[in-house]
Amino acid sequence: MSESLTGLKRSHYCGTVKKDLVGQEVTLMGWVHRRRDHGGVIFVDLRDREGLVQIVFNPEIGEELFQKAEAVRNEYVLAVVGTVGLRPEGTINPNLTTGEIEVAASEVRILSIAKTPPFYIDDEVDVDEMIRLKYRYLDLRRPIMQKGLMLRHKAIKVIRDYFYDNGFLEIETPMLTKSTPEGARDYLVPSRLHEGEFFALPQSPQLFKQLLMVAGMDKYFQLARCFRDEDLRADRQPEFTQLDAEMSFVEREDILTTMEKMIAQLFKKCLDVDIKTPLPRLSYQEAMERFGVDKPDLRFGLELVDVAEEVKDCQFKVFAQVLEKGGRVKGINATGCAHYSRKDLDDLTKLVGIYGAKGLAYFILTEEGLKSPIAKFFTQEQLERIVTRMEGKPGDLLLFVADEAAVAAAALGHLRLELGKRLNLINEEEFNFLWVVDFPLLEYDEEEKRWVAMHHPFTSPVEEDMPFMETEPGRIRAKAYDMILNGVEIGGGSIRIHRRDIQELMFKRLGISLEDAQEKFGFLLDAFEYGVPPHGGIAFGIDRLLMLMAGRNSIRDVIAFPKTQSAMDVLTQAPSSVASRQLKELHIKIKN
RNA sequence: GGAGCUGUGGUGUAGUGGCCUAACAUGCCUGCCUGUCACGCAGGAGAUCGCGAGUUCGACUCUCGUCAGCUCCGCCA
Repeated sequence: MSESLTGLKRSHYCGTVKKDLVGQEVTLMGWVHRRRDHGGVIFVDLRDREGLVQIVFNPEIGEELFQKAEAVRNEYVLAVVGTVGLRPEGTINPNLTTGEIEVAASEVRILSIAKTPPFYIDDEVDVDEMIRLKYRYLDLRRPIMQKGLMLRHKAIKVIRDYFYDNGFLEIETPMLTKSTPEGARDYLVPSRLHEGEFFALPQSPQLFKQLLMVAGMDKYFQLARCFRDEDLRADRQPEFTQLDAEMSFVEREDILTTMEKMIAQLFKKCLDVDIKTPLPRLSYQEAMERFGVDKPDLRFGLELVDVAEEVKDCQFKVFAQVLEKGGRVKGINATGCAHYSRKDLDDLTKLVGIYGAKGLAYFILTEEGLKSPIAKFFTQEQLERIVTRMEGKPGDLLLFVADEAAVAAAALGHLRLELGKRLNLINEEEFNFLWVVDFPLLEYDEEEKRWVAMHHPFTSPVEEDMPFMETEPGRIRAKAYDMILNGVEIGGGSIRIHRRDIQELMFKRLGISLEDAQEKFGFLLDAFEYGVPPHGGIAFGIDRLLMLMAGRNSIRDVIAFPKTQSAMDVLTQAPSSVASRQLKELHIKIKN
């Protein structure tokens, strides 16, 4: 049934056959996108990665060829030889880039027949994602998926070119490496030659790139596959690709400048979008105050407002008690939402509940005045001051959360995002970048009852904050920075500690003894005794960046073969059990 | 570890206790058709309603459990 390719060579991609080829003979290879059989004349849309072109089979071409065209079905793979011709008057298809021409077939070979696909190969089709993943090779035939992977290819090329042009060396680091404490759960690989011992797949090339700086490589970058055995999200896969970079003899601004230029070039060359540099910089503290999150989406307003001053003397116990305990009372003006129903308000209350808020207070502002179940706890003057502070006007809905600072911020921060969506305030075409800087060096882990590094233990503190190391560790700022795009963290990094005394202080503060540090990170500390350049770097999440560039909602749409939310590959059925012989070689026994 | 949403011919959906012998669209098969491009027309095949248990005279429909997918919380230095 299938015919040989022998003697045929593709002359053009289907999608590139244009008017300038009229009169020429072309040889095309591709998949049958659709067949339209008019009895006397048959049209076949032939598809390859560059697009569609219409093939015409006229009866005059001979019985054998015509019968072949009749037998063709969707997704058959064909080789077609034919002559490019202008379409007859009135049959031009403006929806097709190749719509002005068609190819009159003179020879066709059915290179491969195909079963009817489980879903139609088309951008419009909205198919269950598991079916898409099971038949990923069919899903990837859809033009939108092909565009995504082609964009990814181009982006990676532009990134490489940028780093090559700016004196960076591309260096590979090991995939089989040492499990280190702190951070995400490791994927472990058992060692056959060393019974009971394990490699870990890298969570990032962090320590290796610092060693490369000690080695004098000066500037390094790598497109590195990274692995973290944590639960998945729309923007998190257990294996993902980082653009990892590190530079020696630099300060924070050198890195930010180098990286934002790279991003600007990336967007210009891939999307023809101009990104204005330098990007705005926002301190962590200001981001949390104004937006409630450390990765604010600045495409719209609806900023958080602190109303502690206005409510501190009120009779509403919830607010008063929270303030007494050092918590925060903050609000957000849901502009024009005074008409929200009981159900709308319930939904929003449920939303803030996810982030730990115990309730959501509201003031409805109408022409007739202020309506609120808690209005009776405030004097008229207090109410007016709150409304003024919130810039409320008739038609608005004022929403308040009172809680400890972190809860109030998270609840209102996510409420803000929900309102931004509901009120249609987000311009989907916009690419809004910023740097968030001056992250705290440490945060207190309630479970472990100790201070932990917010970024990682090798992040340099801001020198002037060093005196707080013993007294107020939470106040120390780190020389760390994140790049944010449309409310998504696309990259983060820091200036590293390169002084042994500060590194020792850091370990001490984290409750890691020098012996422990030596055992876990000894190779790095040893290296640091042989002359370390001041250095720093950054890593970008390539999948997230591509997701945003392609305008998709999940990184799965820009990864060729992603995992499901339960970290399985439904196409290959991985993970799977292995032969007992394999386990034996690895000295591993399965319980049960 | 937890919460929510979803699961019905190949695909996407409708179906809120008997009207279901399960509907619609599309796809598929057969036939007709010489200018379509989501071609058209006529006919046909195709579903134990995710799985298991329960309630009921009767379950696609209600209850419980379970599995899978998605979204989120925790987690992700």
